[in-house]
Amino acid sequence: MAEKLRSIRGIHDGLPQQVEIWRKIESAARRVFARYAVAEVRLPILEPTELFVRSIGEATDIVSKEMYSFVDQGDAHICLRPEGTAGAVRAYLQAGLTRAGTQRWYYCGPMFRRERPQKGRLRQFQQIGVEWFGAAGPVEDVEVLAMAHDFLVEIGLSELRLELNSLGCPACRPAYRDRLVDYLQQRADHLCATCHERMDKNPMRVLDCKEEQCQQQLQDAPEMVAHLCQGCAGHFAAVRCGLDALAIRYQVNPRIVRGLDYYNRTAFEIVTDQLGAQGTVLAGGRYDGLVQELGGPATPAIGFAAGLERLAMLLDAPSPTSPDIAVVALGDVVMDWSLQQAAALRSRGISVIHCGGGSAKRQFKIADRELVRYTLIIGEDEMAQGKVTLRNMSTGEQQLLSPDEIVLPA
RNA sequence: GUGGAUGUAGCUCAAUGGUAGAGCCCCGGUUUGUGGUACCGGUGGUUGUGGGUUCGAGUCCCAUCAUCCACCCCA
Repeated sequence: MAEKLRSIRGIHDGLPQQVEIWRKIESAARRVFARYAVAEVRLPILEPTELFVRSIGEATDIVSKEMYSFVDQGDAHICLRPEGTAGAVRAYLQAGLTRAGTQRWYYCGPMFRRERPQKGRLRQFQQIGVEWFGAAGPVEDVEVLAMAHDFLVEIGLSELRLELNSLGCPACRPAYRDRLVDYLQQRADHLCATCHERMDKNPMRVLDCKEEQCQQQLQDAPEMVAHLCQGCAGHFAAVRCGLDALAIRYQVNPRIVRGLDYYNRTAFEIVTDQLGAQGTVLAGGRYDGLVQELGGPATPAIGFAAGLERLAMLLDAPSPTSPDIAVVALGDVVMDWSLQQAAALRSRGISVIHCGGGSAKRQFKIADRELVRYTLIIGEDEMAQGKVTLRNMSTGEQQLLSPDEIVLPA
């Protein structure tokens, strides 16, 4: 290799130890989601660029500077999906499911954003996402939140913080937004440069600013939860009521702002302080307008996405898996027969490695390094009798057996 | 996109501007029928890359790439 070949910046390999953790998280998700009658969908990784421009919003960072988009050989404008919701809505409409009743979906797969990598942030990362279509009431919000909560408990993360907010709706948000902008403009002199940008692009983001000086100015800034219309206020109250009924702990955080344009009413994040600046491990909310925005009938919907890599960082590495048996073949004449013994054991569901022959010492070293529980020693003596020696690697105990007598304790 | 830190063997790290090293790992040996311990030996490097300064650069300077962390933004 003249030049060292590396994976693309911010795009990492999933090596066995890492994948082991991912699989644990995914299987927990599958178990829990099944209990809520949620079905898996597998959606394209490539989508028309237009889909995200129309759904996420052209002005958002994701669309304006973080998408991997390109023109293919047929002059089509396509991109690697930066998130999962838009594609799910597209699929829902394309399949003609708008009159098929509530659809409860989940998916699991890679997303792509061309950001500067840091802790908990990659250019290719995986999300486990959930989308419920045709779910209008606060009860569904509660159930989605309960499911997210159950999922995290299932993987052993019960101490995470659920933060809840309401973003209002087209009836009440514009008026609130004007009120907020007024407030901010009065104090514009004391706000940081990025907050000035946020005032134009997304004023609610100012509430989130990390600058202490800005936060001081925001002490009594108007909050959406205090300016909800009657419908939104009732919805929000019912969501809180349902969470209380299920004894799911949460705190209202009026400063939660969803990044993507399509959210309304319920918005939530599940956060940890163990992950540095990227503490959000799962986030979502209601997006009642999106289906219509993409050309379908008015369809209420709610969903969330969890970052697989971020969740994995909170879990302990699993102990390495090891084979049950290592086959040690002593002498070339026994090689074929030893291969047959290994094959026979595997056909019984036992995991076996073959140490490949050579000196006994070499083969036992291999067996030792693989952390096997037993070695199966096959030499000319054994083969002549049609038997094998089974050695317990932790006790050193050995016994001569015929191959089909081998029974491993569970 | 902006800022900071860091790049030397597979890994963890040494080396005042003067011959690139150690430990661990790996491979082999100490009875080609017995592992974890011990001893012996061995493989392995264009010092991230490209320039510059110098008699001489791992070391100083510039650029570039990558990793990590933070901003921005977000899962």
